Amino acid sequence: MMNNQTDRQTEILLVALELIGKKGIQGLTIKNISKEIGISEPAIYRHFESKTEILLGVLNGLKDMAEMLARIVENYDAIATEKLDFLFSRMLDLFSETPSMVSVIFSEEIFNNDETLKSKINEIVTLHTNTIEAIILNGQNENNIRTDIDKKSLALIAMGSFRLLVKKWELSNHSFNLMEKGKTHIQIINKVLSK
Amino acid sequence: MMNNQTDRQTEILLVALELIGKKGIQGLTIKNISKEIGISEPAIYRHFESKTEILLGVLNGLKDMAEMLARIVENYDAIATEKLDFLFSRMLDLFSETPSMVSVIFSEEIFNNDETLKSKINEIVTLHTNTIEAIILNGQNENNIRTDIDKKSLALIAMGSFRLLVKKWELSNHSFNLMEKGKTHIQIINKVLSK
DNA sequence: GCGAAGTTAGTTAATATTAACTAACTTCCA
DNA sequence: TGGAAGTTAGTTAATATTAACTAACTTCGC
Repeated sequence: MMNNQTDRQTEILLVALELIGKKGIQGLTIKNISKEIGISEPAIYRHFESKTEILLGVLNGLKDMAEMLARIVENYDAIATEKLDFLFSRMLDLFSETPSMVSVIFSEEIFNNDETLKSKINEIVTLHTNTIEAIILNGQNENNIRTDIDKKSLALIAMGSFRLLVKKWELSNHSFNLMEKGKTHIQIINKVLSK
Repeated sequence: MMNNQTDRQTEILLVALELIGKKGIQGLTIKNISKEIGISEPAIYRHFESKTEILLGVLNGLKDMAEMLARIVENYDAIATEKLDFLFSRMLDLFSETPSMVSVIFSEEIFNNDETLKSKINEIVTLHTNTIEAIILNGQNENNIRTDIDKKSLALIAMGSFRLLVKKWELSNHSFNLMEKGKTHIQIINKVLSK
């Protein structure tokens, strides 16, 4: 869970994330990483055993982030809709700061060919799902969230619509202001979920 | 638009779709296609000029399908919610019949590295979006669909939640009955959109 | 007997990884 | 405290494998 990385390792993971974001998974090669950093290809292997290890490092970073976010939201004293607002807003911040993150976190099938990576991605998705479902359940118990639809379906609506918005932003080459449209959409999610 | 393919071409495109579904875009190689069909690698080139041409063929097939579906829904005399039900149900049929289709149609970033393919994928997404938005607008005008939320946001909710459900099915290695959960979710979408 | 569809045997380029070696440090003890 | 020993992070060169694609030849059905 803790960050036991050397500076160079962190640099490599950051560059890897960026490369995936820019050129897709096929653009992530040891050559591209080393070129970007300015060292030779074999030098990468002084810091990671294999390419898979690098990808795993990237995913673990995203998982840590998801866990941290979940913990913050948990201890955030507010009603359900405010918590959801907070959660999605923080994600908007992350995506705006580091657009390449979207390609990795919302493009699970990239890792279809490696079972280890696929299950790591699954962990992250499950983590996000659980966080949102917990908030919704709480809201339902406290009478802020509608109860005529079960928490799983409501979570699907919240997460799914948010994801699609972000994905459209990515597909359109960031042609609109994600922050702005995102904030608006969060309000709509809250409207739909509210009692 | 029309289907000018030879049997062999159709076979190659089908196998390509399946391979992407099973092993991801990195599993789609000329070697794998030829092995699956039972002919040699160069034989593939008797039917398609290049690998990109094959991918383009796959995407064009999906686009034709989307267009056909849109046209059927358009001429289907029913109220908005029934139309949405019909549209999503047909997609569930398609995904259940050909699970590999999901990986291609809902995994746009796979084609990030080729501009031609990327814009083709964009056409398909836009097509689906337009179809759904048109239905919703109609429903709003005919007072079946809620008007306190704009059609674009409602379409995002319908499409986004549906996509996430299907994606979770894929990520979980088809561990649940998509048809069943899908039908249930369509009802929920209709409940949320209805007036 | 001609042309479409197939074959075998290659090519070229890319990719991940390894081998062998080095320069610049830190550690540690006689 | 000075120098041997070890470590860290890098280098260049090579390797094995895989990819897409090609050339030249064969087969087979109309």
